[in-house]
Amino acid sequence: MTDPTRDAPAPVPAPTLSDVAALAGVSRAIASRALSAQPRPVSADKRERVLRAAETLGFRPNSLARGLASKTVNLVAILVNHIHDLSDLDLFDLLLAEIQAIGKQVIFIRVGAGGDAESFLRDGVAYHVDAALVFTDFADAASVRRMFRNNAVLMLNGHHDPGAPSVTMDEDQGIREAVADAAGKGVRSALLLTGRTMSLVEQARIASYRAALARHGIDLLGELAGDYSYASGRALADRIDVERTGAVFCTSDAMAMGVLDAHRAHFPQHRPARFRLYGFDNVSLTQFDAYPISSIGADKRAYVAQIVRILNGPAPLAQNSEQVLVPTRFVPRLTG
Amino acid sequence: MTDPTRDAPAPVPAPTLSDVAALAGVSRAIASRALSAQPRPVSADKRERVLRAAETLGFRPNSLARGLASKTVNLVAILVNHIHDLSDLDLFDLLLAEIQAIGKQVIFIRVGAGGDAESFLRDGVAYHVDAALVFTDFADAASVRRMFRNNAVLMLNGHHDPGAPSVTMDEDQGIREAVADAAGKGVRSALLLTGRTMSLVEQARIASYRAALARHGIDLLGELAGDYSYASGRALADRIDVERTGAVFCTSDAMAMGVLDAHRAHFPQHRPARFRLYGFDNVSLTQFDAYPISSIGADKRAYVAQIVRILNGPAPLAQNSEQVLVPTRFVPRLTG
DNA sequence: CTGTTAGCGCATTCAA
DNA sequence: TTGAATGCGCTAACAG
Repeated sequence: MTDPTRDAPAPVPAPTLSDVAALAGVSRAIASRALSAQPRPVSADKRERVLRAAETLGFRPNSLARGLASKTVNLVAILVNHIHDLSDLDLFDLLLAEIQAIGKQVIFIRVGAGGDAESFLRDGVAYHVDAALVFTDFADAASVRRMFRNNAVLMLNGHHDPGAPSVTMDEDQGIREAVADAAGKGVRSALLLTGRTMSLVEQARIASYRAALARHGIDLLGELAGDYSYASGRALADRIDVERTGAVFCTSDAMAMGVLDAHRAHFPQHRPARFRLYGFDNVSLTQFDAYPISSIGADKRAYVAQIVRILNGPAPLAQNSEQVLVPTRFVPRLTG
Repeated sequence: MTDPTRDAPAPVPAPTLSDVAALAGVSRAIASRALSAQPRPVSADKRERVLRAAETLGFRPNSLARGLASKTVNLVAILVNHIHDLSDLDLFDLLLAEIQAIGKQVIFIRVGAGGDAESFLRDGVAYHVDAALVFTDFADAASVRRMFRNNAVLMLNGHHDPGAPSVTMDEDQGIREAVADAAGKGVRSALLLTGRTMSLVEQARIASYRAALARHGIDLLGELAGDYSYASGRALADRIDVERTGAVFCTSDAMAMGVLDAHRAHFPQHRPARFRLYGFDNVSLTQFDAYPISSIGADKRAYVAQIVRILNGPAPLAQNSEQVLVPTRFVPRLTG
């Protein structure tokens, strides 16, 4: 009746390092060293006792306390604009799995377009992460570095900053292959559907397309600005002059899907009747029968492997500044 | 030349609460209270001085230290099996945005099928989160509670545990509507394509379909077990007896897309020629022209709003045990 | 309302 | 190698 613990399920305090040390009959310092990941001077005898004590007590180090003392928390931040593009599904699940596989946990930060991201970020645990993976392009490297305690930033948004390492998809390569494919099939004129043209990555893509088209003597009829979405592709498709256009290149698969649907309506086929169509990103949805869109993309596993390698490397991320390029390639399907 | 700081960019230590207190001419306790989110007794005068001092120093509280002392870190964990279903895109972007909007950061945990999740979890910062949102069904409520320091678990995986609050989609409602729709259109026989049948949620769905079909006198020709994926729907579609089957109900939109593609091949239309087709989840992709699949789903905003309301509520999650039901409804499109 | 004191749990000096 | 002592930065309890 007057049981002070009421019906609460026995809030037994978790064992701390002191408990382990006491049970093992050593000082806390010894216990700390014995349980450290790095090699620390401890006699084999005592190390053994400590480990056994920790085991029997079910001891778990408090990662907050460890972080406070050692400035490392086995935590990684992933900064994104948002996660609602089709290509995100293919990437983040894999990335998450691989990062966890090296023993780190992931804190996801959605920067969004508006964003007083910096203030939000610095007030939270995310400020103390061991590394930040930057996919968003809403901030330059310098300000991103400012958002984290230790400058350990990995740029994955296409920005090459001398102060930070990066892994970038070599999109130019895939674009050249795709345009060469079109040229080989007799295409003489083309239209380009783009995404957010303020993005540096997008600007680089556009430049690659222009150069490749020019090289093959393909006439660039125009550039229409969309926003990567299916809806924008669907809408812009009205402005395609099917009489004159040999190929439509889109900087996202979703836009290409919109274009396909707009022009398939008149011809019940799985590709546009009058022009060739190329997407971008090689999302897994292009494996669905209804959208057999020729695309451009990198091997996601290779891309993620590079990221994890750098994360897990011996060199502190903050001192590292290697610029890795992952190749992309053209992936032919029915529409190309 | 012998500058001890070398060329390092001036590693000025971040100002701490002590610095702020000193500059403001008050004790650290006062500074702490003045900067606290909760109302704490401080004279207006000193509060003002503290805030000004913090401002001029550019002070940011160290969330690790705060967490260590106060046992609360403004951090939420999201536990998922994985994030590669189409329906995930619609949900997690919104959820992430809304959780950040209430000032909390999100740590994503991918449990996966294998999973010594518990050990991984407890060794990281995630163990100390204020709340865990559980989407995975690879663990029951009791063991999930054990995975977090404070028992603050919100079940979102369809499991109703008396010890934890939950937000669940009332799938039965939408299923009844969908089946009624079919019955109204003269359907007399149906086939059910299911996902992972070990899942409790899936079992409940199947039961709902059986009951609804029986109620309308629709003959259930069989149940085929898939895995929610497009590929499984595509494969199982071969086993549909188009002569006898009035409708095919799938427990995911992706499977329905596979079925549609398998049977559209023979009839160049945007729906199967011989039977009606119903999906599940109402993913945004069903708004693409090629997959106008009638579906069942909840209002994502309402669903997320309930989650955030509970997270942000005054009642400690660990003491809360409300069971919220969010309605689903039938969403008619071309195939239904 | 205020300041002092004592932790939170761990890692790391330093002297032995 | 060891252990005592100190500090990471902050919040909470206490006495005033």
